[in-house]
Amino acid sequence: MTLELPKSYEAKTVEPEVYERWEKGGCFKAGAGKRAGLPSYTIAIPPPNVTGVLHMGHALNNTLQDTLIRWRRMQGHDTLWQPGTDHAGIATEAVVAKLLEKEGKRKESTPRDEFLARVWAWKEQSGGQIVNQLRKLGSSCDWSRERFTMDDGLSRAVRTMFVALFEKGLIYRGTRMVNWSPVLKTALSDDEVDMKDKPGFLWKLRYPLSDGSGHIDVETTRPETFFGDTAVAVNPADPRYQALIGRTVTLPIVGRLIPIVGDEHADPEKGTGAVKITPAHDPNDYEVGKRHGLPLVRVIGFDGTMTAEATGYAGQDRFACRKALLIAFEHSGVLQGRTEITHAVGHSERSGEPIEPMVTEQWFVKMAPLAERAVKETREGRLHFHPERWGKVYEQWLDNVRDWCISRQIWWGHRIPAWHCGTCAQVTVGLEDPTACAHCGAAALTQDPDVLDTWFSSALWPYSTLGWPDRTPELARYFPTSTLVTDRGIIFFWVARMVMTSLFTLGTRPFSDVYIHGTVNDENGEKMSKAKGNGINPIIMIEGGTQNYLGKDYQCAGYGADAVRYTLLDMTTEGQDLKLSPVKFETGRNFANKVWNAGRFLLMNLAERPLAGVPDAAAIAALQGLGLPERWILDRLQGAVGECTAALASFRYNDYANTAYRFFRDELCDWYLEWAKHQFKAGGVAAANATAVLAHCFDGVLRLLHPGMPFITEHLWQTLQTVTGGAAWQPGRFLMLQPWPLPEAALQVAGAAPAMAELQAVVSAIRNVRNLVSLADGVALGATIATPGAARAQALEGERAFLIDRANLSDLAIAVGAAKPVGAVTTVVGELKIHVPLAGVVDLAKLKDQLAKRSAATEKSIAGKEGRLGNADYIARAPAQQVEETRELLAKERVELGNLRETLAGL
RNA sequence: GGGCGGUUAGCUCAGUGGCUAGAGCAUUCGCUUCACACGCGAGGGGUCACAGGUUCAAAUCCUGUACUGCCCA
Repeated sequence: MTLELPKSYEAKTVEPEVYERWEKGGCFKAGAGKRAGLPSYTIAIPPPNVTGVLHMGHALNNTLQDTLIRWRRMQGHDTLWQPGTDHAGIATEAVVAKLLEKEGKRKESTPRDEFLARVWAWKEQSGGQIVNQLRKLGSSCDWSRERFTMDDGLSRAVRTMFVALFEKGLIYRGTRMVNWSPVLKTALSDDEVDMKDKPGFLWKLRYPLSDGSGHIDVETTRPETFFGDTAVAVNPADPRYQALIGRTVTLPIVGRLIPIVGDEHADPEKGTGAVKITPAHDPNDYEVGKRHGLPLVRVIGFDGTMTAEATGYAGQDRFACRKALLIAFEHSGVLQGRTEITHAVGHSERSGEPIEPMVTEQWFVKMAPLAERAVKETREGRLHFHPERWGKVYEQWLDNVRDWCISRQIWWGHRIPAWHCGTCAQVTVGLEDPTACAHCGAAALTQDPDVLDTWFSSALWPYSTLGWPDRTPELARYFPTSTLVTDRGIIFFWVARMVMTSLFTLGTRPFSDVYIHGTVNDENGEKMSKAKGNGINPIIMIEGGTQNYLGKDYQCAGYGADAVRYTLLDMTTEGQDLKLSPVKFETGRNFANKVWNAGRFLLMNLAERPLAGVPDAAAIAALQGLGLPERWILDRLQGAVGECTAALASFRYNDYANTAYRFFRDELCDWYLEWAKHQFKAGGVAAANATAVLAHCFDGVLRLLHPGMPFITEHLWQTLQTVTGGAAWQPGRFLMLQPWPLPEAALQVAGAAPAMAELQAVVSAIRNVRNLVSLADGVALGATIATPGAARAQALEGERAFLIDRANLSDLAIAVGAAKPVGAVTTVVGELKIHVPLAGVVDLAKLKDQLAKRSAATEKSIAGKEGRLGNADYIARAPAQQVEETRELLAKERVELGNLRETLAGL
């Protein structure tokens, strides 16, 4: 057959076609390609926001998952990569509210049902986008099992969990101080609050004692809350203020009398040592208030504006009020000064504004009993974090966890399955909507208006997606899942909560390993974000387009998914953040192109020297008359197989990528493939053997590369099969379902690597001489190799053809201690001297330079070894093998140094 | 304030006690050689942040310092 393969790999035409064939071929289905006797291997995808778009963090996260799942699938495990999306309550609701605003409508004046219909419509419209983008990345998820957190089944799981926790007393409703977002107008959990260090002022305010006998100065960062002050606190141990405890001050403007209380919360070291107490707007003050029975006076409303309690300032924004109030205080003498400080201020993670601590009635999950079990999973070795240190972070959070506020004052999400009775005010919670109050039987029930935190449904993801609360066959087969791949940002939000709920409902961990990958940053090390304009769109990198990055337009022709994936894998080292820029993807593209061209070379040659199928290990082992290069490359393949497997098993993605790369490029392409060209020309058995070995090695490296670069490897493998397969080839077979290779003992050759290394060094040394004297590669040279003994001479003699071909020699002499021909220059390879006759006088300064440097380095190395061997402690304490190796190396280095010195003297 | 990282070639990073410390990119020189210029061949380039310590042996382990990043409070 004739092959027309373009000179450059065209990912754009190959990738969509290959993906379609996989999907049609059922390759992504749970259990595809499984072979008997191996446990299942499951990954539950971290569900992206259903209305979101793929960013580089997703690309990394899913590349790592796909690499693992493809590898395990090839190994023959019963694999499932469970995909799906998340409803992302607050984020999605905010987007739709904005859409409404553009139409001149307000969410507040839209009926709940109508608003929810809009959200569903928006979800339908944009919901498929991110899932399709995951496909473009090559993700081998079982799309037939795709789930959404608000599906009926998953909603039932949420409700079942809520009821179960409620019935065990682990969910309760209560009035507590929570983090309130005035922009989103909902409560948030502690984890949704970012503490940011902000510059600010400590304002000193003077409150007069009510009896006119003096005053007390308090310091505060939030003067506007003074309307809500219901006490001034001083430390009971502070001698300055002891006499004042129990007396009252008169709040300026308001005129309210408030007590001075003694409380440990007041720190004598800080400021004046006296603090104003606003129990309704500060978590610490709230506790002080509880201890002293102080009233709550709410002066800031849910929208962040001042309430009627703020005499004269009602309706003003809290920060505008602060400004105005400070001016007024200055005029009236209340303000006594200010100190510049930096303080941590809680900000809403979603909307960015400072959080307003607010006392409200909310639903909570009681965390302590759940956390206690979750922490045992790591401490007792059933749950492993990679890198390990994240396990400590997980444990520390669980050890100090506070109750989780799960109610949100929004509409998009799972509505809390609790009904309030209009008659007895009790709460009825149930799996089915109640028709009567469980406490008094009255029918006047109103469902709680709030919805659950999105993370509540995410916490059930690894098993709700498998059918829980039903005991489905999938749950039995694929749960607990195997590996969770995510980033450190959601260890608390998500990972810990999945472990807690899974232990609670199913009595087992939800996964055994958690791989925490780095964060994708821009080239300056800053986290990618829309606001900074430093994001890189993975789809543009894959398909091409214009990428605006750090203020510049970057024209990208499209690197292809394999290139993006390979680059990310290459950069993924344990716990290390990635510094990325668009050009980095050239690494992957160049490599893919190299793979393509090696395949092209092989396929072109197969047209002339057909094979009946790609030979397997047994067929290769049966070949007669293999030379050193053949035995060497086959041995190296076994090494690469072992190392790639070990690397993937321990999540060393860059080691996996690099091992495959080095084998393919530095060994297969640079040395064996080039030698194969010579063998092809030689014809006969040599050519037949070279064809078989090359085809076998290429097939092997395609398998090794497949989990990382699935598209190009699948395409080339299929082409290779089609070309060689003849009648035996059955279309419909896929590389992605082929067995992952195992190291073959029959193809391992103990001495091949060092023998080959010497040949390579000789070839490189001759090429170096050629370069030093500025001769073109095409100019053939003569060479004489002087060896230290007959055995070496004989061994090299056996590889004469290889040396002549690879070093481009016109003639080659090999002899023990061969003399330097007249007009030759000499270079040194370990114990060998290589004389290269050169016509005419050439400038040998560079060679002299190189040899001198090597001579110095070798001297240094020898001195080090002599020092070691001269040390009795070294001989006594170092392992015998270590000492022996040092002796052997020293002997070799001494010969080398002698050679170098002799050569230098002759120059 | 507490915790956890990082500091190795111009840049981005490997390298968790033992060959003369490696790779990619960049750079220098040569090459349009019949797979590939998204390439090939050959080079140059390092006080492994700093100071102590442990050890026969330290980039690697320990202590401290400096700078830097992230998380928690």
